[in-house]
Amino acid sequence: MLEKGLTKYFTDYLGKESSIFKNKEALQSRYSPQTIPHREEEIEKIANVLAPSLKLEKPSTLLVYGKTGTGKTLTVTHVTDELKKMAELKNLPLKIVYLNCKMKKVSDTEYRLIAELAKELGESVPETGLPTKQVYDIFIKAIEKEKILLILILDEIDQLINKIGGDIIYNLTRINQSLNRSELSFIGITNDLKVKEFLDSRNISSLNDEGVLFPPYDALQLSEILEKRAKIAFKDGVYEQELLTKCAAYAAKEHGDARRALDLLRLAGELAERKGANLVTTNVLDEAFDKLGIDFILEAIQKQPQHSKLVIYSIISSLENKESIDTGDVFEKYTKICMGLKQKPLTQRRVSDLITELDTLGIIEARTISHGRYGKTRNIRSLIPPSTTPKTVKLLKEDLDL
DNA sequence: AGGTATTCACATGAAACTATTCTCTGAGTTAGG
DNA sequence: TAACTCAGAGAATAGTTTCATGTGAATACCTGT
Repeated sequence: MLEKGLTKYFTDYLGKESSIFKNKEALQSRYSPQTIPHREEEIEKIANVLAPSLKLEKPSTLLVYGKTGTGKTLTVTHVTDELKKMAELKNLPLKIVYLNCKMKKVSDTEYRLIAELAKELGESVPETGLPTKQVYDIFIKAIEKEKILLILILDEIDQLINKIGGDIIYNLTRINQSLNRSELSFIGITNDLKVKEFLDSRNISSLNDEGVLFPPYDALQLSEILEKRAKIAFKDGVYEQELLTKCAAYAAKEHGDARRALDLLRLAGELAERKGANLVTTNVLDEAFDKLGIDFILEAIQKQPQHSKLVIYSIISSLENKESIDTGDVFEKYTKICMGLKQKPLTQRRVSDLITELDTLGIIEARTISHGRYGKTRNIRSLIPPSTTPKTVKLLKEDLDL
């Protein structure tokens, strides 16, 4: 495109008013609505646990768990925001720190987590060079600077435990023992239900104080949520009730994930907008649904390390004229490809594990079957939709220099 | 015919190895008093 | 002089290999009828 044309294009783009959206923000997952439907009970429970903090009594440790997109983070931040407001009003020394453990800079090591926490409290800690113990000291000093009640919200705490181990939780709860005037309490948010069992078995007295479970939304609840958001996000009359119902049904099928439902709706809106339509139809929604699924798989593939990609490529290319293949064939093909690339192939043992991983990710399906006399193996099928396969192949080829 | 043993082609587990990343320590640097 | 930064060494960790053992059922082989 010529420079001039491009300028014109951008100007046009800016000048053009959206035909569909009134306030797209409302469909973003970070958007925080005024009310959270169908979470009244959970809100109450959390509020109950946290309320003592307004009298400057240390609230119990709280674990919030439930699948993705069930509104955990939203609900917790909603309650704590209110708490903050109230504390400010009454001039209470209550401090609430929210930290998402998925962030790379936090989740890697204990050092980084504590350093980040200290930073949140206004201390600066060097990236490296200090013993972990000392970072703890800095953190503790920061809390002790004045008498405060600190509530830590650790989102996606399972990531932290996976990387660092459960001891970190234990250490955090024990910080209180080295505090004189201030107090620390924390809220853990996780979508991995195993975490609860793990913590219960490990730190029996430290974290099982209180737990709040967020059940998945059902289709009816989802459609109500969507309706509220859609009213804010879309212009009047660009969608029909049926669209929301269908969207909710889609998402409900996938374990009631509200985030997915909102994504889906937003994407449908964007697609309609791009087409210049002034109505979001259920056809567009179907299209959005496909695209979302594809994006999900492509993204997962792209995140894989090189040899996993090679294995995926081996599988896809072996499947060109077959419905399914066995581990042995995949390994053979994979070895050939590695040879072609002058790369040292991984052992069969490792490839077998990679296949297991890809299966868990939902990129392929690997079922163990026995051919009797002719051995036991795993039967592998691709879960990448046929329509996307060429795109995936292209992507992998570019990525792997094939 | 019916029962038992064998066999294949991997799966699955555990231990050992390795390359990378973290942590720690002491020494050097800087800024403020 | 306190506070901070940095480099090098040792420790921890993730990713892999090596070695060992396990597995389900079609087939081969045996047994007694």
